[in-house]
Amino acid sequence: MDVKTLCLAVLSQGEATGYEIKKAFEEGPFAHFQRASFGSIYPALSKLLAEGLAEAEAREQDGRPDKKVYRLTAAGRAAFHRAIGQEPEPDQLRSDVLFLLYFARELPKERVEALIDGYIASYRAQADRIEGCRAERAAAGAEIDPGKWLVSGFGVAVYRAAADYLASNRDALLRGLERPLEAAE
Amino acid sequence: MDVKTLCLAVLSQGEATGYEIKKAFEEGPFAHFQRASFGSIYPALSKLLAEGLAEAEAREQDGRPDKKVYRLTAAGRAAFHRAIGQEPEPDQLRSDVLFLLYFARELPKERVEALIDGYIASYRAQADRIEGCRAERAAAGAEIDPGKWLVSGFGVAVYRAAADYLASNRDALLRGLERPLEAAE
DNA sequence: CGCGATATATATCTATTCGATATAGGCCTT
DNA sequence: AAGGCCTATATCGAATAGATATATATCGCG
Repeated sequence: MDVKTLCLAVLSQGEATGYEIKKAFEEGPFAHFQRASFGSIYPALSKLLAEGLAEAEAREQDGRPDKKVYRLTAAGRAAFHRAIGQEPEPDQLRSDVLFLLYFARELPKERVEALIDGYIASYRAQADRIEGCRAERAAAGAEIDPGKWLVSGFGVAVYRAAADYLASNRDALLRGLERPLEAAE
Repeated sequence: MDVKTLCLAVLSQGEATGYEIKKAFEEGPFAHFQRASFGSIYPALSKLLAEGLAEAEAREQDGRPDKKVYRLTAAGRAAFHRAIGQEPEPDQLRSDVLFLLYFARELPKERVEALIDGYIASYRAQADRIEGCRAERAAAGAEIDPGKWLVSGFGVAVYRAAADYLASNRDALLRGLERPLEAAE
């Protein structure tokens, strides 16, 4: 999914500024499975304007420079529906922490300990964040969209599983590092 | 982690050609948490040569063009140890399938069904693949590196959790899609 | 026995994308 | 009142992905 499609998707949920689109990938509903940076969002929005898939309205603000609010056109909504007809590419995870832990033997034990403990905490925090959004949504009594519900639940389930696995294997890892060159029996 | 560091890491495990480095990210031990393409691996290897961190040896093959086998120098090993001293960046997952499932309501029910079933199957296949490598390693009776063991176990645990979550929420999703515009009560 | 598909192997090119940076006013905390 | 953070837009250079070109070998299938 290229950034143009990602912008179409965010705008399909309602009008937004470039900054707000960025936030949707940082702490919003897309945070745990897609990302995009300013350097790709702004060019993508320009292209959407040029192709007539979106329109922008400069909204005045007191003191601050104008906000530029983007909104999909009818052609934009059609383009979005074409885009979600495409075949998905395989998932990809990139984890520097797992990369470092893979080389745990080459690192000081205290660092390995700090890495794994921080990693567990960050997964727990992510799971809590998403669970908070879900509780809020459920409490509001609003209609629950089954797709969005499944996807946010996936985030919670996977992050919890990751944290639990790490928590229950942490000590074995650290113990394993204590006997540096012993052969397995 | 940039591709140069990734190449240093693979080469720290033994000499390899560019092609073999690519495979380490496709089906090798790094497959489930890092990736790199030819377009970044070959320029990275050239830079490593230029900086004296690696050396290459052209090995003749009958019929085929020469293989170019890369190997770390002492400086390369030192650079690798400096690199794994860096602070890791936060994990990032990119999943087109979750993106599509988020918009399940905008898709035909048969497609949602095919997407989720294929997704479950691919996670199960990944988990089986890694578990196979682990069983092989354990059966060989060789010394078990605790870092590598933890990281591969993480892959199995998380992939299984993902597949299980999807399998147990699949039917609820499809049922939810059947009553298109009913309000929750 | 040949056909196509797959695997080995290196390398480059273009378009995309990231991450850092520039700019600037307002708000909050110390 | 000073410094840091938040909102907000935008651009630039470097890194990267993905497609493509080239060449050969092997393997299964009819």
